[in-house]
Amino acid sequence: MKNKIIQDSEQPLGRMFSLIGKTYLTVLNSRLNALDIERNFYALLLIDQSDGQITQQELSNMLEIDKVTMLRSIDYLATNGYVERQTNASDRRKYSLTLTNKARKALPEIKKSFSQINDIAMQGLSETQRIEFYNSLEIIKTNLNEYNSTI
Amino acid sequence: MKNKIIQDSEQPLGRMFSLIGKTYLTVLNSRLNALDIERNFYALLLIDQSDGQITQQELSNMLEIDKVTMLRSIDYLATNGYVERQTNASDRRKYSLTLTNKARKALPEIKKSFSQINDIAMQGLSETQRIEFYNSLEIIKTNLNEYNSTI
DNA sequence: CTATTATCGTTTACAATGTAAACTATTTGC
DNA sequence: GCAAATAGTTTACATTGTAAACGATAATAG
Repeated sequence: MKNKIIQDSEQPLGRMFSLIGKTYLTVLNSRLNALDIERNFYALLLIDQSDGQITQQELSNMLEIDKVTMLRSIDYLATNGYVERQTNASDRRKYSLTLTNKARKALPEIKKSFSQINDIAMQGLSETQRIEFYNSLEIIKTNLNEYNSTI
Repeated sequence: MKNKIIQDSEQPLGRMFSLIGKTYLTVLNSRLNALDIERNFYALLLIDQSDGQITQQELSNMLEIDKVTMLRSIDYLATNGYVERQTNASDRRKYSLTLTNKARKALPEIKKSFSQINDIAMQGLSETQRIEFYNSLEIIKTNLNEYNSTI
């Protein structure tokens, strides 16, 4: 049904990447629709993996999103009871972000979903092909970021 | 400077794809900043490659975007003098989209930019690796689309 | 120690994009 | 001829990105 225009290697990669990313997030959200949040799942994982002292600024660096968007994400997660802002005693400009019990209970399912969707996406690719793909993707990301920082 | 978190294959692909897609479009736009438009370049190519009878609906199918967004894109291109809507004699609900001379003059540079940015992105990958990457990307896209249509 | 500068988080404002619903004008199918 | 479908439009609302400015606090220079 969908027109298969984007097969020639001269077609824009940018559109391809954006479309796949969007579909991935749609699938993830529907896979996790038992939860009462529908985005910012990965931020929860990063907060969990942190030492319990992670700040909004650090998180936005890791996720490569700006601090206003990060603020809105944390607001969203806090409003829905997944994250709490703890004032940082040593630097009162910062918050330390921590997960609530509700979030910790949801984590295993979130991790499983990431893993499963990665698996679904990679169906039909051998282990070697998957590794090659990740490597190439990383190279492409670095190439574009480097070129972008020169202009 | 940027934290390199997304290297483990269990990290979400979705975020990776979206970020790369965004950077690609930023680079493309800055590469083409001599033009007085800053988006919808690929739509121009598709209109050019069409038989001169392509409609907004067909274009939105090809680009996999909804018709409201397509409408806004064509408005943008028309306002800036790149595209004209010709009423279709055989079906007066439709428009046939055609390029203006201004757009035709800009096309070579646009095509060259796509090609060059693809090349920049793929730097360091062999021809075989590039082909493999495109193949894998196509498979991943299909996998996610198929799974998405079942849910 | 004090004055300047930088940082964290916030607010406000604006633009681009996605989605949904309803609408007009047509065309198609029965 | 009439009901249903289609192309394009309008309106409305939510998300996301960006930029600028601000308050509170911390770091640095002198």
